[in-house]
Amino acid sequence: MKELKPQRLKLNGYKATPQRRVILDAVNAIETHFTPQELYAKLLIHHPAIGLVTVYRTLKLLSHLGLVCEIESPRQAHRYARCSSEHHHHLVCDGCSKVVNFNHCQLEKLSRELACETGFSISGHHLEFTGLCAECQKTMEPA
Amino acid sequence: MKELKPQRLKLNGYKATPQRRVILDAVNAIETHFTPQELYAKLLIHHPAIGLVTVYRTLKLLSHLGLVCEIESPRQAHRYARCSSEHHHHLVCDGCSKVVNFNHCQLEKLSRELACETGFSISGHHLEFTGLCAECQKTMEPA
DNA sequence: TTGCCTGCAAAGTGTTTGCATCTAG
DNA sequence: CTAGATGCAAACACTTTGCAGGCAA
Repeated sequence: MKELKPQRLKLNGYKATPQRRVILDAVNAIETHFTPQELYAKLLIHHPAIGLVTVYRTLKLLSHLGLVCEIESPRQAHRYARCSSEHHHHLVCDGCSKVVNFNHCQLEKLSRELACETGFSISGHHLEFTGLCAECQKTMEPA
Repeated sequence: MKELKPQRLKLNGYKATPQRRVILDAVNAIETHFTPQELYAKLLIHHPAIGLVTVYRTLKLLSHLGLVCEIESPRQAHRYARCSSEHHHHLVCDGCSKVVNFNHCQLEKLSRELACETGFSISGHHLEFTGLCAECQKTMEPA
């Protein structure tokens, strides 16, 4: 997956502060999705001076720049992940919160039909499947 | 849309208290979707003694009984609505928060494909379109 | 009578904001 | 230098929980 570099910040007129570099590095090192709090916990190990607020603010900034994407889960903390840049959706495990991406969503047609029927001008959609991943299914099996 | 009656509570072993009756009546009277807080505000007008906590608890109960459905919106208060009982999804206006239902979602095929590819046992999905409703589009037009 | 229900207050969770200080450019 | 960034504490929005008293069945 592509690396996020501090230059991307400068290009957009934002300062490349040490905190932001640290956060970018950490995001690059994480292969999975994570919550702001989880990322903060990891950062604390080597950078005890960093603030949770800065993590929130930086993730929001990166999300705004399109460098990370936000996975909005109702009832839970939002999760972030490096952006695969292409349009995609998520499959979330109810057991371990593992997230799998998929990108063949065929909603354009449905979107057009709905716009036509309802008069809405549709700008986006949110699709998420939930269930149990293969490992969690095993765990659930009778012992 | 179908009416919710207090008997449904008794049938399920729950007490039909005055508060629950009041909440059922209010839910019956609302045609749209609402947040717990909005419902609470309406109730206060004629039933100043009712507690917000009871509204939360009762909505959760009704949702558990399948009498109302919960519309989970990330970043906002969850909304509730009388259940149309059939599987459906929502179209939410970014301008006025109006919610429109639609029920022809063709995700079963996609769901099966994903289960096959990923090993997940898929139990549910959440689909929501966002955009601007016809009225809000007018409002946005240059004056 | 009794176990479920209520309402208050308080706690909890996740996130944002005000503000004084600091620092990248 | 100076606008923007940081970190703390406090505020915030929404929801849940502990508990003493209350009421439907």
